[in-house]
Amino acid sequence: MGDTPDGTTSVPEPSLDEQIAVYQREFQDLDPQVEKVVSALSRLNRRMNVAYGRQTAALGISNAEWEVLKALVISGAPYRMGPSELAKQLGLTPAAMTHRIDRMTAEGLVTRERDESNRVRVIVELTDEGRSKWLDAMRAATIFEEDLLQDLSTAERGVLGDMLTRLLDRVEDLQSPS
Amino acid sequence: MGDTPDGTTSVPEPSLDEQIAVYQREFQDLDPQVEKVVSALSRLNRRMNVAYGRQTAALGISNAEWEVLKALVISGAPYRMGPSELAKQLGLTPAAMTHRIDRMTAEGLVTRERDESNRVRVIVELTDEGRSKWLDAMRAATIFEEDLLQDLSTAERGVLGDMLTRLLDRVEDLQSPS
DNA sequence: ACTGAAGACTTCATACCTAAAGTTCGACGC
DNA sequence: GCGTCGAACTTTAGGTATGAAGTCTTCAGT
Repeated sequence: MGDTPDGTTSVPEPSLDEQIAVYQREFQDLDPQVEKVVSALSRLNRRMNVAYGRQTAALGISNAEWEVLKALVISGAPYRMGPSELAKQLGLTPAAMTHRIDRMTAEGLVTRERDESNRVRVIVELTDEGRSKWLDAMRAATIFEEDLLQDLSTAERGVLGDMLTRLLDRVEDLQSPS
Repeated sequence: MGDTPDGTTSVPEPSLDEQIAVYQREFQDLDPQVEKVVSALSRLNRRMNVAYGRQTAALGISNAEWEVLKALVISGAPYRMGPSELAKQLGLTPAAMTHRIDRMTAEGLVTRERDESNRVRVIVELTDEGRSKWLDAMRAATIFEEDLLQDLSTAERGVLGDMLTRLLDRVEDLQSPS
């Protein structure tokens, strides 16, 4: 029907609703309402990560490095954490954390030193430059985020935040059924 | 104060609200409502990917392979696509797509052949085994997804889907300002 | 037809992640 | 005190991604 002359069909990318319609044909038991929520979540996150990646690249750091800066700032002054603590929060293996800290130390974003009171431990600390990069990235991010939510009223933002928080609580229950 | 005896402080992971409270101290211009939405989105997606990863691993495929199967099924019968088309939808480089198709071909999930009508093109086609794996993964995924949304009423699910779709439209506008 | 430009995929070099083994230090029992 | 266990981090090996260069096919101009 609406195909292009050659075989490519040019597929710019199927819209969410088109995608769900096909899924329903292929898989009868599908709840389209549920599928819409999870597919939108997944797509949205991919796009947002692309956007963040562009912003951090413009500042000369990677998205991965920004995650580390964020975790350190969130820990509060004096902005110090151990590698394994960082790894846990970022969902990385300790090995990956070691390498990432290597790179960030070389770039002057953090320092690494042994804890003198317990020499098994290592302390990663944010440098002034690291804090400054975090601030720059944060400024860019908040502009983007405000722009992203522009079409939602204050009330809607509140409702959305609540619902997402509830989903988050739920998924944490499912994963650690204490 | 509330610290554990040793130095670890055990940081199970800061709650969303704790995290935002620190952010506000460190960065005055932050809108906590906006931050709550984007942080919840990000965390939620990470958890969901972990859950999907467990399920697909149990079926003997990776999350990455499942993404390819999904794209092929969504394209509709006869479940054929070109590598670059797939790469675009999955957000990969063509090179990564080549390797992924290599692996999946070796595992019997898809076949790869040259398009005889245009010998520059390659056609990736879902095998019966690939379709069967997709179905298995889909069954597991829908159970998880239904479980995840369990606490939301039908009306809430609809509202959530609408809001996420609007955000998705917005982010697509921001990225391709046609 | 022949040549050059553009497109589709692959290959190569490099980067970063995971899993598992290795190293070093601190804690506990004898 | 001394030896063993366990914890925290690092190192190594292997897999999968990216970016750039290479190969092959098609299309358009002459």
